Amino acid sequence: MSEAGRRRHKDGAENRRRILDAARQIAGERGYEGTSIALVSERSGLPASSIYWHFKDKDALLAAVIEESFARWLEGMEGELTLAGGQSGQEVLAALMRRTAKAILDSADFLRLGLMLTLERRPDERTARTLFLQARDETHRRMIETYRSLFPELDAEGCRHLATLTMAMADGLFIAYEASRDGIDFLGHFDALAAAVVAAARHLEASAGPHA
Amino acid sequence: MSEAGRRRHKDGAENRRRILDAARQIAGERGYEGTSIALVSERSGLPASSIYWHFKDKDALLAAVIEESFARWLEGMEGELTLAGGQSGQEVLAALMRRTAKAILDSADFLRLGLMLTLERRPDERTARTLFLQARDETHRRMIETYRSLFPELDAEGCRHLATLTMAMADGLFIAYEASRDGIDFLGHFDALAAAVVAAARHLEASAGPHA
Amino acid sequence: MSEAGRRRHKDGAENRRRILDAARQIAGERGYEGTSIALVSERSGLPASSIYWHFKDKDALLAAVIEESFARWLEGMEGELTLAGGQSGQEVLAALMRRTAKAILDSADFLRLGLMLTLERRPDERTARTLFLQARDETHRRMIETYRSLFPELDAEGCRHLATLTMAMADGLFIAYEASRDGIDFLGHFDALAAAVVAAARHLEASAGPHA
Amino acid sequence: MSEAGRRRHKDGAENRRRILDAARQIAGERGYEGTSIALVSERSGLPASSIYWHFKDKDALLAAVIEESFARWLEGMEGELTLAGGQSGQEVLAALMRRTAKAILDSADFLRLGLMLTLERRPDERTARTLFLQARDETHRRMIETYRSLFPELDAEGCRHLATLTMAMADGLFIAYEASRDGIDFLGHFDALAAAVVAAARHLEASAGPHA
DNA sequence: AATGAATGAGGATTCATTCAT
DNA sequence: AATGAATGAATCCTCATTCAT
Repeated sequence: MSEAGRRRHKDGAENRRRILDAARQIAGERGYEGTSIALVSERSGLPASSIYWHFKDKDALLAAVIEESFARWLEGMEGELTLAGGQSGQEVLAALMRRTAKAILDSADFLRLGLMLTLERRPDERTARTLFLQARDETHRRMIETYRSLFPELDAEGCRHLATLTMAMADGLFIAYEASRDGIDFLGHFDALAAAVVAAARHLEASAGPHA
Repeated sequence: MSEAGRRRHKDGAENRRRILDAARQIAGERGYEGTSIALVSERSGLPASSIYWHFKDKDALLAAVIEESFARWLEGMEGELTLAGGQSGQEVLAALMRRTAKAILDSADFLRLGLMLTLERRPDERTARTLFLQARDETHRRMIETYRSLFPELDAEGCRHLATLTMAMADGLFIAYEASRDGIDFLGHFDALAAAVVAAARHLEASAGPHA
Repeated sequence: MSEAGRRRHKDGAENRRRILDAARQIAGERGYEGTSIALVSERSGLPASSIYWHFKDKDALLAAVIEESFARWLEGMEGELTLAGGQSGQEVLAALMRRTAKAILDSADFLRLGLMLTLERRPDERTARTLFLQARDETHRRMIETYRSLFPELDAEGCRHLATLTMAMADGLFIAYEASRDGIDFLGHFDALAAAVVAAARHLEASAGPHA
Repeated sequence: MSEAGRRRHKDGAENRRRILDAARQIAGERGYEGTSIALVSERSGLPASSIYWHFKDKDALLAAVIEESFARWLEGMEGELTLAGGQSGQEVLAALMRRTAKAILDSADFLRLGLMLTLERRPDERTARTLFLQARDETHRRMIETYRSLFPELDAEGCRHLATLTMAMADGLFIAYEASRDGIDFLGHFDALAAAVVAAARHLEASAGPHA
């Protein structure tokens, strides 16, 4: 491959990156409809027609944003479990929550866009929304697994329940954080969240115990 | 005076209503940007130019939607306290949560729009967003008051904390509900929320106790 | 006539005045097209529909503005001749020019609108334009008369010529004044104009003399 | 490569031209506000959205019209001085005036638009107006230079004065011409203008002489 | 691998005007 | 003598997308 060839090739990937980055930022600020191709073009420094060379259409661009952001999210979360090995369940959970909070702040654009999409209810569903909900499901599933190993006394239904509550709480705290822009102690609230999860887990154990 | 004649003139308020209703529905489905005046015109049965007789511009229209929806929300919530008199704190809370859950489902359009707006981060903030955040604050304040009378042992800070967590949980569960469209037992989860709040309150009391 | 009746009647005329004043100002600032009924409504403090009670349509409103403004202009000019009696021709002319300059500044809105209309070339001529051109013609005719009595040696053609040049110069100086907003000594230039007219008159006399 | 194919792509500049030409004509007939994008689109044969590819907005379009027209005007005027070499001052001036008159008639659209803009007084000044006034200033400056070499006895102030009067007269005669559409001998009046300038110059010399 | 130019559809908003009261 | 409400047509401009190069 010639020097020029490699260059050109590299540019291809790099330009794709620039477009994705711009699109993620903008979509995280203004939602799907608010993300105009013209704005992405401006922010990425590439002409609008170049965006269409890399992505079929706006729908595909934003789907790619979700996919790519979710991959990053997973990377950010994967390290957690390894990092958290060899401690008491409660300690592990606390560490997990702390790192989750950080991952959320790192992926704030992604989450904002995803939640905006989640809240939409249009007849013609967007690919990006579908993908975000799948990503959400995947996260939910993983969280259930984690809880299963963390709270061996809990049954599958209990763990699912706990995971749902955890995600709800995380989403809700994120929204509170966005509502009061820096007026809230996001990380602190996540510590409380960890405590609440442990309490809820015990509650579930206790209530489930007799039935088992 | 002909029937049609009387219509023509007196309908100022009624047409305003129609426009607001259409706008609320649409905005609750598609967000601020997705709410085109043409769509509102179509759904309300009035020409676009008539919308501009009643509202200065799109911003004012959606601000009015938020204001009006919040007034309805408050109406729906006001009955609660009266209804809940003369029971144990836990019972009162459970009743409150159940009715809150119902109020949320009744105001789903409002909440969806409001949360979408909350998640936006555009330089030129929308009036509707500002109003929703104010409404949110007002609700938060009222919730703190309720908690103060419900958990007399808790201090102001604790109540504020509890209120924040409650709102976060409610928002989070609403999102989970929207994500899994009917795949979730929304009301059931709110029962769990009541229990969690009581548990958290006890936890706060316990941890705060020694300091007092 | 009842008190209320008189009041109402007076209001009628007064409101008409307000509308005309607002329209004259706005049209003098923004031209015919730039004068929207909504703006006139706002500036006059009366609803748009009231404007249509007093004037058939926009065309009639602006025609009325021209008519009314020209009447004022004539009033402002009429005094001049009287005032200027019993002096040498040159002195009379100088006085005339000075007062004309003042009249122009007093009717600046009128002149600006009129000249903008004069410069338009649209297929569907505006009534206001026609009226302004008539007013212009009338002024031209009067100026010729004045010159006939001021320069008895000049023939009709010469006076017409002189009047045309005078008007051109006045218009041109007005434009120069508008172009350099207060950066020009409008009144001073009119003194020069008077001198130029006298010079031109002598020139015409001299060149016409032999032929007569 | 098909004929149509080549057209499609290479026509950037040509289409820009068509748009500018259409805009100049229309704006010269109806002024800034009267120049609707739809009209320009129709007259240029290009869709409205294409106009926005070539020009940021209406303001930029009309600014470009002024810029471009002024460039043409300068071209038309540049030849004059060369052409007029080697004659008496009076002859040079007469030739200059005659050619100026022709240039004015050639740039009538430009002048009409420019003068209409000059007469406007809106809070949000149009770019086109600013540019026209700059062009006017530039012309004024050049005229002063010409007069300095033509009337060496006159001082700077006198030349400036003379240039101001000349421009005023030219503008005024143009307006008279527009007012009486072909009812006036425009070129003939410019001969008179030349004579008047010479007379005024002599007058200035004479009055300035004693002071020197 | 990219892009300048173009374009139809639709965006929000303002327009002059009407009409029932 | 006036006006609140309404409205169809037009306003400027942005949209996502295409296509020839």
